[in-house]
Amino acid sequence: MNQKKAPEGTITRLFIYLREVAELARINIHTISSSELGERTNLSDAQVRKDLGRFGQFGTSGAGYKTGELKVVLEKILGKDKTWNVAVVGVGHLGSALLTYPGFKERGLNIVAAFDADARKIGRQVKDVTVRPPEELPGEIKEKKISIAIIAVPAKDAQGVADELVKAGVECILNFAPATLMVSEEVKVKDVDLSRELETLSYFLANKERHAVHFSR
Amino acid sequence: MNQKKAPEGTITRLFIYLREVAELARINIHTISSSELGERTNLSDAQVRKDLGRFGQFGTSGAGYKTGELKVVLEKILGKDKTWNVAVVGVGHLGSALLTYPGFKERGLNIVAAFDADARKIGRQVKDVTVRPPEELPGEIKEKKISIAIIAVPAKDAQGVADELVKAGVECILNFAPATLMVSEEVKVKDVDLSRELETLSYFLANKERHAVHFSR
DNA sequence: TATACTTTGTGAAAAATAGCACAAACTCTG
DNA sequence: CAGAGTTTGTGCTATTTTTCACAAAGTATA
Repeated sequence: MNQKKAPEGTITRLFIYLREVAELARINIHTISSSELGERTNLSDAQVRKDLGRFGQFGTSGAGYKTGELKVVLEKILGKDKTWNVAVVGVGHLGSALLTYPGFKERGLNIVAAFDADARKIGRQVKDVTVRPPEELPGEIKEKKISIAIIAVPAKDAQGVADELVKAGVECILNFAPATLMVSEEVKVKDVDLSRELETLSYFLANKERHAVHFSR
Repeated sequence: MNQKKAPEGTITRLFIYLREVAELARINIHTISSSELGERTNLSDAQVRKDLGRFGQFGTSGAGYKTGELKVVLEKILGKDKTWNVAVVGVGHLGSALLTYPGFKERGLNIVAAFDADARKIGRQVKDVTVRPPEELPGEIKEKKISIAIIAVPAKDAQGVADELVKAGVECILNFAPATLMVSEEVKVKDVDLSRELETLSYFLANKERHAVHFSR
């Protein structure tokens, strides 16, 4: 499974291909061409082949890819044989939703701890984790070997939480707080700003004419 | 405010700059240089200047940008003077979290309708909207002039919901379902797959050695 | 007001990403 | 099993995005 630093875009698309071939395999479609896979994922056939080509040769000329095989290969490439322990910090509406999100566990992502500073929430049971106070964060992270954390606290608290998490040994952070986190280089941060996603759409709306009338200066 | 089709990356970063200068203005820091702004947002100074330069000349050589001014300019560029009506389809844990998300309203995004197919949820009041059955979707979309919809239903139902939404006149969709939506070209779809975000991080973890030892083969 | 320093705005270079296009490999049909 | 038709894998080209780097424009100080 050799490769050298695939771009993040490729990785994202591999997950999309995997989703698709898994479904195809499930409904007993045994083979698919790059162009069909591209159609189903709104990507070009060349893109599909380039992305896959980066990791090896999995297809058959004149026939395409075997869905079952490709599924296995993609799972291997994407490290889906492994599982990871995840912590959620901040058990508000969003944090709770994440704790109960069904998609995680079935993909090898086990949420095994939850923290909140609000005394009223501590001790509360959500799914199969108990909400714990911030003081217990370092211990829990180490003890439960948690390498990924989700930050779902207000923006003003996000940097402090991030510092705590990094100090405790977390290696990746999925950050839902609308704030830029400053962390050491080795720690990978991924931002998801729900407001911004919507705002970007609203920008598109506000400028729709411009796109349509494409001679606007 | 002239421009020609700014790349989505630029728009995303403009929102980040706006967040930062708004905060700076609030705490009475009146001026900031591109390099400082870059540091605070983990971007390069050149990037900051290029992004802004696309829309005009807002800075002063030797001094930088006035936070107050830049805030106003960015708000104008990003269309934050306008407001939009939004619908949420699917009132599960995630949908509920979105309905109660505080960030939207203050950014001109008003959630004015919610739909769910589950009879037990219909009529339920969340924040200031009432959950309605799917049959009422087309009417509500038109009546309330809803141009943005959020899909937060299971993957298998997403395409059907998208079809309904588009037929009813929605122009943008924020899709939380792990499915590729096929919609007409004029409709803008943005995907947010929470599992995939986490999975991407897990990929990074699984391949960390490779990154570190950067002569892998 | 002159001099030393900063910082912008932007062409031009570099890097990253995507798309083209076609030989080679394989399938399928009669 | 030959010939027609598909589809892959990939070098090459095009495009997009980022970074460099520097003249021009401003600030600050004495």
